[in-house]
Amino acid sequence: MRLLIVEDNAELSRLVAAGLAAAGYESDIVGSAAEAREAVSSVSYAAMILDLGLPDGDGLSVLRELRRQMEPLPVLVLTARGGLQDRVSGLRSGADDYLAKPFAMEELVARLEAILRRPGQLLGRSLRLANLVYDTESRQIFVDDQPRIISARETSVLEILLRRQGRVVPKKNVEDHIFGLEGEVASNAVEVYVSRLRKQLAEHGAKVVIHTIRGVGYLMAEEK
Amino acid sequence: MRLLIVEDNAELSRLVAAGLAAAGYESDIVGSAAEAREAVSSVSYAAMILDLGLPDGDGLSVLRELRRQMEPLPVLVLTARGGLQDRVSGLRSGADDYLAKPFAMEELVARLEAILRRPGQLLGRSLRLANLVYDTESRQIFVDDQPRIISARETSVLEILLRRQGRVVPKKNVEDHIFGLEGEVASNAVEVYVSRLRKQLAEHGAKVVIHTIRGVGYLMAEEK
DNA sequence: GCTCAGCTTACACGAACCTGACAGGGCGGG
DNA sequence: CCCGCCCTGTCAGGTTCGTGTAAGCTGAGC
Repeated sequence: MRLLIVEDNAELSRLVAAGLAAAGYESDIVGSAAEAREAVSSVSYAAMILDLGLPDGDGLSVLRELRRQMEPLPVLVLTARGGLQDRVSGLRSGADDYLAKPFAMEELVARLEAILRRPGQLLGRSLRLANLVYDTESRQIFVDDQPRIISARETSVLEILLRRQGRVVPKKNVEDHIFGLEGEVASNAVEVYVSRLRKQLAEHGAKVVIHTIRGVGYLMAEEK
Repeated sequence: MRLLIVEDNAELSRLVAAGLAAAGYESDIVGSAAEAREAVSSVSYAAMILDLGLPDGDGLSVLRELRRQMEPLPVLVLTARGGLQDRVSGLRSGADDYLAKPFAMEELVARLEAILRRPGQLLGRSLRLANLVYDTESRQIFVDDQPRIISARETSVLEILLRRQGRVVPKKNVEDHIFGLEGEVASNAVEVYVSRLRKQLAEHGAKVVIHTIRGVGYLMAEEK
């Protein structure tokens, strides 16, 4: 299985490649966004490990281009610090997972294998679960291919739950995703939007459920 | 996953505990070297965060004792004085990493997770037994790759039994792992949670069994 | 068959959560 | 420019569910 490492720090990229080799993966290394674009277009990689701090431009733009082209390549993003802003914009742009430096090789391999294992769920420009489809670009939702309209906030909640379908999303993450950095809210807003979203999804006949994990957060899954 | 914070400044320790809670770790707080010794000997912690400036003696001596007993507990040392001398003596005494005040919560968490992941069987990100998988980071369980929801307490029991699968876990250890130092429980709580956990696992189709070893504790193994 | 550890069910309490209602505000249509 | 509609965030009341305790039952071991 061949991977692409996009990282301008030569030492780090060699280290990562060595670690991946030990885990049984071959990998190619490029050091800039331009090379990354070229590599991706000419070789079929199993996944990409993408550093956001590139010399010749934003790694995120590489990612966005991929997604715009409906390229389902799994992408694991590396970033210098796990800031909320980076996380949010990274996930918005279509990253499958995130890893903040410094990290342990074991974790990189673990996360990489996690995204390799789940084929295409979180990827691409449209997310899907049962008969529910969400187009990340137009922020539209469809049930049985019929367009349905829900409000902006509800869409935000749906998006983050859908991106991590089958996994628990802590309530705090939902809150961050909805409100970004615009000052914290002082109420049960998340609960309210989850409630409204559930109602909407039910009315529209979406065959999905949002489970509550008490004291933790929510989990979205296919119904029954 | 349960951590021990050894720190005499109450405000700081609360802050750290809150930050760790946000990152998904439970923690107990003690304020002196004596309490630290006691806590470590009675509870099985995943790691210790140790302040060197303690009222009743040097934190380093606690660390040295641990290491003399070949205790593999990962230790992250905090100190006000970021001098080289401290750093050296700290690492010499067996600290796994070192953080000078003032520090950012993000960095503490990152370093903590780095040392948690280092070696050893206890530290993997996901534990597996038969068709049962437990993700230590999100505290989620999966049966046949399907997410299953169980309560926080049941998860705690599952975690310690899974970490020591195939070995007998004394009931006292389970109790300590669930309740930490938050005042002992005066009932058969452990039995109740084991019972509930067994029921849940059966309902969810997990092919594992929890054997009872009378007068000692429990043992988790693959079914049949 | 007796004893005691462990199992299971029941219950009470409180925290976490849900949801209907409402007021403020933005935006588009008239 | 004004009106009305819907989105938004907050609150309050009601509800659910996890938790810890207790009590009665089961079964292992002597």
